[in-house]
Amino acid sequence: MTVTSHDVARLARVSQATVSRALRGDPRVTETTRMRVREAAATLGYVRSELGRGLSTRATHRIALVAELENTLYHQLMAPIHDELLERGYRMALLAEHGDEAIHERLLDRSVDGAILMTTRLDATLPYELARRSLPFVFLNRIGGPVEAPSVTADNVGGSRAAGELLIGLGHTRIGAIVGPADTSTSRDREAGFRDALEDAGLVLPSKRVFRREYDHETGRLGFAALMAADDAPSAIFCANDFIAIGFLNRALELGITVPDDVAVIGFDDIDMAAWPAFELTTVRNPLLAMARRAAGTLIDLIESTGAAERDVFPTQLVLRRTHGAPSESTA
Amino acid sequence: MTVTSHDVARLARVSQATVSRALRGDPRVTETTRMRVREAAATLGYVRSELGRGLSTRATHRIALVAELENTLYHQLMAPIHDELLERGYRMALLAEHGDEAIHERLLDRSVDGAILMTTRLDATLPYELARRSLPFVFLNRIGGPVEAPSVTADNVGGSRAAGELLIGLGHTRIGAIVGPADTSTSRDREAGFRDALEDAGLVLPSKRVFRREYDHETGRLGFAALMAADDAPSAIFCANDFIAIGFLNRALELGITVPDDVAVIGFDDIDMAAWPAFELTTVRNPLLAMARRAAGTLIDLIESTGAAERDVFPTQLVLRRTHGAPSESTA
DNA sequence: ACACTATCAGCATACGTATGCACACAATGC
DNA sequence: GCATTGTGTGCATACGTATGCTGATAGTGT
Repeated sequence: MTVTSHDVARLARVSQATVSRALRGDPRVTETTRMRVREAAATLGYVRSELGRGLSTRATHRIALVAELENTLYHQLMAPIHDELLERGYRMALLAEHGDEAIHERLLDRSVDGAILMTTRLDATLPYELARRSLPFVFLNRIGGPVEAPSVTADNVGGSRAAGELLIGLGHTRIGAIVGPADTSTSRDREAGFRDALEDAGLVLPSKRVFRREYDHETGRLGFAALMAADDAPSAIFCANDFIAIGFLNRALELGITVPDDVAVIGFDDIDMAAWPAFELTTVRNPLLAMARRAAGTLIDLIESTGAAERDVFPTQLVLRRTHGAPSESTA
Repeated sequence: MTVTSHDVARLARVSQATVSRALRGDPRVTETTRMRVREAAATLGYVRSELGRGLSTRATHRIALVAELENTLYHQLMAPIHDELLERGYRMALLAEHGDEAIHERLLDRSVDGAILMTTRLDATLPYELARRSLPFVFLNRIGGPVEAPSVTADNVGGSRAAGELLIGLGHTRIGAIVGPADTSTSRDREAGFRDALEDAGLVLPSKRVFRREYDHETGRLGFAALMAADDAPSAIFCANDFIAIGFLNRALELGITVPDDVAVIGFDDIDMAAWPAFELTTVRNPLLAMARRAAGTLIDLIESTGAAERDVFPTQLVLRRTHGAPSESTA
């Protein structure tokens, strides 16, 4: 049914070994026989089996992308990763994580040469498991615990510190924050950087002005409800990512609260939507696309053992748009 | 280095064949030996090789998802497809299409059991190639040419007809449209349905009131520029998907044009964003998530040869929000 | 006690490709 | 003309799992 290299060999009147070598461009086969083999392969429509090849070479040229697909931030990283992998001769398998569900087996069954972990939690056991079984992997955007592995992240501490300094410089004193899950490195670092900035200015971030949930739109809406009802509601809110910020903006819009006059908002990531006229969100640019390509490249270097485990930190940059702004007189 | 079934066999003092049977739950192996094998496997941390298994059984239990990743609409379909596949014991490979780039080989190298085609163009040759080589596949959302293959789509003609009827019922007579690429079945069908509605009302859709480009945000912005500058600019615009509509809304917002008073807008798909307070987009619901799961299920039925090639059409539904509305007196 | 059946495990091999090794042949040097 | 070197191809086998067939053992009935 399916055409194998044996079929090609028979038609070209050579051995299967020669077919393999000819099609792979081995210099030890003559140009004339190579042509004959190529022709036979074309005639039969031969496509080399990745299964046979993988079994023989012990390499699949496929890497796994592991993410919680519920978090749509990571969707946009698939294209750059896919392209980088393709350029280097690799393909992509997609593995969705759902909380604690075990995906160990699907990574360790030799169906992939390595993995990019995008949504790892700090207490995750998966990275240790992979390290123990020596499956190459890199962390992208988030880091999971103190495992020896390359990582590609943004300067989350510096970025959120800059966000905090911006709000303080504008004169805000009652400042709140809506953050993501505590067991993620991004939340930990972004919160730390933001607190640093406040502390330097002699301010504190009381727990009543912190709302913590997921990195999503809904969290922004819920955070609004939780933080803005108080009499001494914040005059400025730092959102740990842009989805949260946009959820907050949407809720404000719905209630007729004006941004930035009634409350200033600053996000993190600078996703495409942040620049839309409907939002004009002031935010911290997280160079995710470049990071994604880098992570893919680093992983392949690691697989082909030309790379070492290092922490790759990309600089962030404050992007000033509309939603920051000095607090109005009435709320200052 | 890696643990194989032979290693397990040696430790459990049985043959490799028995290990295979024991772990697969073959009733021909005794409960006691099965236990012994299980224990040995656990001790060694054995994980069955998908490569060996695939080569032997001629099935990979992996399906390919083929899409133009530039189109972010399809990103949200990955999670439901992934989950449906997982429930039925399949995994997912992601293959990005870039225009005409040939992905034939990566589908035909026996690394996948089937494919879901999401962004096929009407003139694409890939479906014919797959059919010729008898690789099972299904179309999702879009259809590509008259190939014998199952498809899962929305009732695009009916949905856009309803959109047209809504605008006409509101009294609009100068109506425009911003549509996607002509070589997609969705554009063809949505345009046809919309034209049907106008024709029934004795109206026409002149080419000067149609702007055609991609299914994205930028197209909405460009469409605004192209259609709204005229003296007799449309009082209502049908956008062939929500990204286009939201791009249009953003541009209107930027220019201070009021929706729906100055111009009514209606989209297609009902993506999450459409419901956001910033947009409140009136649109046609395209039950994409349910369709995605269905497509995955249909494909697996086909692979396991319990299914037939049929066209599965999901009903659409008009979702009335804010952006439709009667034309104001001044523009009517 | 014998023949017969049922049950369980092992042997051998297939799946498709890659590759170390051996071998055949031609070309070269003396 | 013989030994030597180099070049191109084939043979055999490995990779890890699944499975048809054979064989061994225990259990049953007469």
